Amino acid sequence: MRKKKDTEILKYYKTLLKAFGPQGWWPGETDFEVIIGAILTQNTAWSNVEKAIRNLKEKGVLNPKGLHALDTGELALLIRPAGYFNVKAKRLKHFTNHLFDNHKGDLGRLFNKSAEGLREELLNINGIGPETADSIILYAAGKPEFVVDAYTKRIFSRHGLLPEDAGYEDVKAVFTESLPPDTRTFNEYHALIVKTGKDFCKTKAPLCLSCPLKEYI
DNA sequence: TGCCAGGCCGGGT
DNA sequence: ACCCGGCATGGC
Repeated sequence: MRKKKDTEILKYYKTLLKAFGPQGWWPGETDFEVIIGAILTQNTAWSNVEKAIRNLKEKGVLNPKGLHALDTGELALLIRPAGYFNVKAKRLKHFTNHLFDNHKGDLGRLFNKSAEGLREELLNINGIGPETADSIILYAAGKPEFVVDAYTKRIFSRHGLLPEDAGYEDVKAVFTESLPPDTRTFNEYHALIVKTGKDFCKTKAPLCLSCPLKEYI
Protein backbone atom coordinates (compact mmCIF):
# COMPACT_ATOMS: atom_id res chain seq x y z
CA MET A 1 0.00 0.00 0.00
CA ARG A 2 2.75 2.43 0.87
CA LYS A 3 4.70 0.96 -2.02
CA LYS A 4 2.04 2.08 -4.47
CA LYS A 5 1.97 5.62 -3.10
CA ASP A 6 5.74 5.83 -3.29
CA THR A 7 5.50 5.08 -6.96
CA GLU A 8 2.83 7.72 -7.50
CA ILE A 9 4.76 10.46 -5.69
CA LEU A 10 7.85 9.76 -7.78
CA LYS A 11 5.85 9.47 -10.97
CA TYR A 12 4.26 12.87 -10.42
CA TYR A 13 7.66 14.40 -9.81
CA LYS A 14 9.11 13.01 -13.01
CA THR A 15 6.08 14.14 -14.97
CA LEU A 16 6.28 17.70 -13.68
CA LEU A 17 10.03 17.91 -14.14
CA LYS A 18 9.73 16.70 -17.69
CA ALA A 19 6.89 19.10 -18.45
CA PHE A 20 8.36 22.25 -16.89
CA GLY A 21 12.06 21.58 -16.39
CA PRO A 22 14.13 22.62 -13.36
CA GLN A 23 12.73 25.74 -11.68
CA GLY A 24 16.00 26.90 -10.11
CA TRP A 25 14.44 28.09 -6.88
CA TRP A 26 14.42 30.10 -4.62
CA PRO A 27 13.82 33.37 -6.52
CA GLY A 28 16.28 35.45 -4.49
CA GLU A 29 19.91 36.49 -4.71
CA THR A 30 21.11 35.84 -1.17
CA ASP A 31 20.26 33.49 1.69
CA PHE A 32 19.03 36.45 3.68
CA GLU A 33 16.74 37.52 0.88
CA VAL A 34 15.33 34.00 0.74
CA ILE A 35 14.49 34.13 4.44
CA ILE A 36 12.83 37.53 4.20
CA GLY A 37 10.87 36.40 1.16
CA ALA A 38 9.75 33.25 2.97
CA ILE A 39 8.25 35.32 5.78
CA LEU A 40 6.75 37.95 3.50
CA THR A 41 5.03 35.41 1.26
CA GLN A 42 2.96 33.92 4.07
CA ASN A 43 -0.55 33.69 2.61
CA THR A 44 0.43 36.33 0.08
CA ALA A 45 0.87 36.52 -3.69
CA TRP A 46 4.53 36.52 -4.69
CA SER A 47 4.02 39.52 -6.99
CA ASN A 48 3.24 41.59 -3.89
CA VAL A 49 6.28 40.25 -2.07
CA GLU A 50 8.49 41.37 -4.95
CA LYS A 51 7.41 44.97 -4.45
CA ALA A 52 8.29 44.82 -0.77
CA ILE A 53 11.65 43.20 -1.54
CA ARG A 54 12.35 45.91 -4.08
CA ASN A 55 11.64 48.60 -1.49
CA LEU A 56 14.05 46.97 0.97
CA LYS A 57 16.75 46.74 -1.69
CA GLU A 58 16.35 50.35 -2.72
CA LYS A 59 16.68 51.37 0.92
CA GLY A 60 19.80 49.20 1.19
CA VAL A 61 18.41 47.29 4.16
CA LEU A 62 18.03 43.83 2.67
CA ASN A 63 20.83 42.50 4.84
CA PRO A 64 21.04 41.45 8.51
CA LYS A 65 22.58 44.68 9.85
CA GLY A 66 20.34 46.96 7.83
CA LEU A 67 17.13 45.27 8.81
CA HIS A 68 18.22 44.89 12.43
CA ALA A 69 18.91 48.61 12.70
CA LEU A 70 15.56 49.56 11.18
CA ASP A 71 12.67 50.73 13.33
CA THR A 72 9.66 48.39 13.21
CA GLY A 73 7.38 51.20 12.05
CA GLU A 74 9.66 52.17 9.18
CA LEU A 75 10.00 48.54 8.21
CA ALA A 76 6.22 48.12 8.14
CA LEU A 77 6.01 51.05 5.71
CA LEU A 78 8.59 49.52 3.38
CA ILE A 79 6.92 46.11 3.25
CA ARG A 80 3.41 47.53 2.95
CA PRO A 81 2.74 46.04 -0.52
CA ALA A 82 3.19 42.53 0.87
CA GLY A 83 0.11 42.87 3.07
CA TYR A 84 -0.23 42.10 6.81
CA PHE A 85 2.60 44.61 7.05
CA ASN A 86 2.30 45.25 10.79
CA VAL A 87 2.47 41.58 11.74
CA LYS A 88 5.16 40.84 9.20
CA ALA A 89 7.32 43.75 10.33
CA LYS A 90 7.29 42.25 13.81
CA ARG A 91 8.04 38.79 12.45
CA LEU A 92 11.02 40.05 10.47
CA LYS A 93 12.31 41.81 13.57
CA HIS A 94 11.82 38.67 15.63
CA PHE A 95 14.05 36.85 13.19
CA THR A 96 16.81 39.45 13.05
CA ASN A 97 16.72 39.86 16.83
CA HIS A 98 17.22 36.15 17.19
CA LEU A 99 20.01 36.20 14.63
CA PHE A 100 21.94 38.92 16.48
CA ASP A 101 21.16 37.75 20.00
CA ASN A 102 22.30 34.20 19.33
CA HIS A 103 24.54 34.15 16.25
CA LYS A 104 26.20 37.56 15.99
CA GLY A 105 24.04 38.36 12.99
CA ASP A 106 25.75 35.61 11.01
CA LEU A 107 23.60 33.22 8.97
CA GLY A 108 26.53 30.82 8.69
CA ARG A 109 26.46 30.37 12.44
CA LEU A 110 22.70 29.90 12.49
CA PHE A 111 22.94 27.26 9.77
CA ASN A 112 25.87 25.45 11.36
CA LYS A 113 23.84 22.60 12.80
CA SER A 114 21.69 19.66 11.71
CA ALA A 115 18.52 20.29 9.74
CA GLU A 116 16.61 18.86 12.69
CA GLY A 117 18.22 21.23 15.18
CA LEU A 118 17.77 24.19 12.88
CA ARG A 119 14.09 23.39 12.42
CA GLU A 120 13.56 23.25 16.16
CA GLU A 121 15.30 26.58 16.59
CA LEU A 122 13.40 28.32 13.80
CA LEU A 123 10.04 27.09 15.06
CA ASN A 124 10.77 28.77 18.38
CA ILE A 125 10.91 32.17 16.69
CA ASN A 126 7.54 33.93 16.80
CA GLY A 127 6.21 34.25 13.27
CA ILE A 128 7.98 31.22 11.82
CA GLY A 129 5.75 28.18 11.43
CA PRO A 130 6.35 24.78 9.78
CA GLU A 131 6.25 25.91 6.15
CA THR A 132 8.38 29.00 6.65
CA ALA A 133 10.91 27.01 8.68
CA ASP A 134 11.16 24.28 6.07
CA SER A 135 11.47 26.85 3.28
CA ILE A 136 14.35 28.53 5.10
CA ILE A 137 16.09 25.22 5.77
CA LEU A 138 15.70 23.95 2.20
CA TYR A 139 16.19 27.10 0.15
CA ALA A 140 18.51 29.20 2.33
CA ALA A 141 20.45 26.64 4.38
CA GLY A 142 20.42 24.04 1.60
CA LYS A 143 19.48 21.15 3.85
CA PRO A 144 16.88 18.52 2.89
CA GLU A 145 13.52 19.39 4.46
CA PHE A 146 10.47 18.91 2.26
CA VAL A 147 8.23 21.99 2.07
CA VAL A 148 4.46 21.54 2.22
CA ASP A 149 2.10 24.33 1.22
CA ALA A 150 -1.54 24.89 0.31
CA TYR A 151 -0.93 23.81 -3.29
CA THR A 152 0.63 20.55 -2.17
CA LYS A 153 -2.43 19.66 -0.12
CA ARG A 154 -4.86 20.81 -2.80
CA ILE A 155 -3.26 19.01 -5.72
CA PHE A 156 -2.42 15.73 -4.04
CA SER A 157 -5.65 15.37 -2.10
CA ARG A 158 -7.54 16.04 -5.31
CA HIS A 159 -5.63 13.18 -6.87
CA GLY A 160 -6.56 10.92 -3.99
CA LEU A 161 -3.04 10.59 -2.64
CA LEU A 162 -3.82 12.49 0.56
CA PRO A 163 -6.87 12.74 2.82
CA GLU A 164 -8.56 16.15 2.59
CA ASP A 165 -7.89 16.96 6.23
CA ALA A 166 -4.28 15.80 6.41
CA GLY A 167 -2.10 17.95 8.67
CA TYR A 168 1.27 19.44 7.78
CA GLU A 169 3.40 16.67 9.22
CA ASP A 170 1.20 13.97 7.72
CA VAL A 171 1.54 15.42 4.24
CA LYS A 172 5.25 15.91 4.69
CA ALA A 173 5.68 12.28 5.72
CA VAL A 174 4.03 11.04 2.53
CA PHE A 175 6.69 12.84 0.50
CA THR A 176 9.76 12.23 2.64
CA GLU A 177 8.96 8.52 2.86
CA SER A 178 8.64 8.35 -0.89
CA LEU A 179 11.66 10.32 -1.99
CA PRO A 180 15.42 10.16 -1.49
CA PRO A 181 16.41 12.70 1.20
CA ASP A 182 18.03 14.79 -1.46
CA THR A 183 18.14 18.60 -1.30
CA ARG A 184 17.97 18.95 -5.07
CA THR A 185 14.90 16.72 -5.37
CA PHE A 186 13.04 18.45 -2.51
CA ASN A 187 13.96 21.82 -3.96
CA GLU A 188 12.67 21.11 -7.46
CA TYR A 189 9.60 19.16 -6.39
CA HIS A 190 8.18 21.90 -4.20
CA ALA A 191 8.95 24.55 -6.82
CA LEU A 192 7.21 22.45 -9.48
CA ILE A 193 4.19 21.98 -7.23
CA VAL A 194 3.88 25.74 -6.74
CA LYS A 195 4.14 26.34 -10.48
CA THR A 196 1.49 23.72 -11.14
CA GLY A 197 -0.74 25.20 -8.47
CA LYS A 198 -0.42 28.74 -9.77
CA ASP A 199 -0.97 27.79 -13.40
CA PHE A 200 -3.64 25.11 -13.10
CA CYS A 201 -5.14 24.83 -9.62
CA LYS A 202 -5.88 28.41 -8.66
CA THR A 203 -9.61 27.95 -8.37
CA LYS A 204 -11.93 25.35 -6.92
CA ALA A 205 -12.74 24.15 -10.41
CA PRO A 206 -9.22 24.05 -11.82
CA LEU A 207 -8.28 24.15 -15.43
CA CYS A 208 -7.02 20.63 -15.88
CA LEU A 209 -7.09 20.58 -19.65
CA SER A 210 -3.42 21.36 -20.11
CA CYS A 211 -2.11 20.35 -16.69
CA PRO A 212 0.65 17.73 -16.99
CA LEU A 213 -1.05 15.80 -14.20
CA LYS A 214 -4.50 15.69 -15.77
CA GLU A 215 -4.07 12.05 -16.85
CA TYR A 216 -3.72 11.01 -13.22
CA ILE A 217 -7.04 12.35 -11.98
C1' DT B 1 -17.00 43.71 -7.51
C1' DG B 2 -15.54 40.23 -4.79
C1' DC B 3 -12.39 36.61 -4.08
C1' DC B 4 -7.96 35.00 -3.08
C1' DA B 5 -2.73 34.61 -2.59
C1' DG B 6 3.68 29.77 -1.57
C1' DG B 7 0.64 31.10 6.96
C1' DC B 8 0.87 31.98 11.63
C1' DC B 9 -0.59 33.48 16.18
C1' DG B 10 -3.49 33.83 20.25
C1' DG B 11 -7.59 32.87 22.58
C1' DG B 12 -11.29 29.84 23.26
C1' DT B 13 -13.36 25.16 23.48
C1' DA C 1 -5.48 18.74 20.50
C1' DC C 2 -8.15 21.22 17.28
C1' DC C 3 -10.99 25.45 15.74
C1' DC C 4 -11.50 30.16 14.51
C1' DG C 5 -10.98 35.22 13.83
C1' DG C 6 -7.63 38.51 12.64
C1' DC C 7 -4.13 40.29 9.81
C1' DA C 8 -4.04 43.68 4.40
C1' DT C 9 -2.33 44.73 -0.26
C1' DG C 10 -2.82 44.14 -5.28
C1' DG C 11 -4.32 41.41 -9.46
C1' DC C 12 -7.85 39.28 -12.09
